[in-house]
Amino acid sequence: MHSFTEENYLKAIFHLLLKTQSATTNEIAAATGTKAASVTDMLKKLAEKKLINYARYQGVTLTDSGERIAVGIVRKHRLWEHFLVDKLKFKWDEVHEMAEELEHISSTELINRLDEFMGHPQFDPHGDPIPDCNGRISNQHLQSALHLKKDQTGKIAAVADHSPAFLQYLEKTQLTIGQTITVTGLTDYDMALVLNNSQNEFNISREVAKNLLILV
Amino acid sequence: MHSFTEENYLKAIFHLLLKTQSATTNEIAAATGTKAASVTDMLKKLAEKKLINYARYQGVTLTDSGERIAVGIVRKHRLWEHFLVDKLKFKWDEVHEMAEELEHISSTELINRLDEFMGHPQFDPHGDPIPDCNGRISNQHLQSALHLKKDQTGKIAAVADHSPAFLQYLEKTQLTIGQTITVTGLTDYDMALVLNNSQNEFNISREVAKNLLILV
DNA sequence: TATTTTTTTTAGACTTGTCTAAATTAATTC
DNA sequence: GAATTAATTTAGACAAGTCTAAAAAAAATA
Repeated sequence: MHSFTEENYLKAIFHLLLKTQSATTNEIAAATGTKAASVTDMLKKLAEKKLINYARYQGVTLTDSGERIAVGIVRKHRLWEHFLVDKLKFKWDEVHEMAEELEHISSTELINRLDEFMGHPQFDPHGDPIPDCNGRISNQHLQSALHLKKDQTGKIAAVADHSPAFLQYLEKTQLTIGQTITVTGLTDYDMALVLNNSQNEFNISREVAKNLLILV
Repeated sequence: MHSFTEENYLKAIFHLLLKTQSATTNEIAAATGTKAASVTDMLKKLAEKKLINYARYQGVTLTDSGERIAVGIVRKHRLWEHFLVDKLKFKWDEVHEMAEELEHISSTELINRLDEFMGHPQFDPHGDPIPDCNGRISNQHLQSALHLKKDQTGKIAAVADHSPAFLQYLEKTQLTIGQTITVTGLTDYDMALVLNNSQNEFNISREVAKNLLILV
């Protein structure tokens, strides 16, 4: 099939296109932890294989088959993360690295059985949607907590920052997926959000709020 | 840690030493699907890292740390095979290739959790013992069905050939792990073994018998 | 628009693991 | 024990993926 490395590039391009509508050489280098020169080489190779559309100096997009592969990797990543948390009882901040390896296990039959074993979960532990076996991804229209209006209530549905530090912070402050919160105001001093989670009231920084994705 | 490739060499050497008491360049080449020249290169590298004892033209043995790594890979392979069969309902002839990939997932915490999730199984689907988290491997003294005496009874405990063809044959003839069999004689024509499995009587070739491992 | 800065690409080199072909060592046979 | 055969190693090359440094193109700025 495709190499581990090719899969990682396709995945990185997929995520970049989703987040910023563009995928440039430098962005891809940053995302894959390589240098721009290496990226250029790989882009030529992926274009050769018709997995990306590439014209030099122009950035890239995925072809249909490139996107199919990328979504397959994302599906595997998220299903394995779900497995690790739901079945093996890892915490949500512990699973990323393992899933980075597991997502390259090639068998699609394996991943489909795993999906079935877990009852076809819709979302991974960070609230990201799990593509189905045909590559379809459900789209919830979430918004950053930063954009909630005063007295607006919503449910924490996903997080935009997957770093262990952020996830541990959320865990500690009970800002976990499924929790319902209400914005009761802003602090004068630093415009931090004042939240109410039905038990008590507390503040979160604008940076934290930005990375909390809310289903209104 | 160690590369995928290094791990495969160590595993191959481990299995060869177990089976034939020796691991020569050509044997390793055959086991890893490479050429002798490539093996020599890798042996130098593994010796450099003190994972094997190597003197040229002399074959190799594993050092303690080499063996520790090899046993770790075997543990992962067998636990994943157990998972695939026990939890994901794959057949015992379908899991080898997937386990060949899964055995290289690096996290030992993951494999220990998987072990616990499955209730610390002792044997994999082919009857091979699963090393514990300290690398200890239980040793049942099995013997090939070929060496059973007339009227001797035993229980099928493992198989020496893991090929899908062999496993499917056993499945079809109900010669699966746990079955109790009795040797009631030999055919005059080709010395095939006449077996009785408490329900009916049938013959198996000496080749098949050789690969059936029995707990007497 | 001309110049500077940034981004991207090219050129050439390195590493890992592989190969073939040739040379060397060990084992076998006469 | 000498000659042949088999096994192993060396030498040199290649592919994948990476790098640094330099060149080229695009974008930003004056």
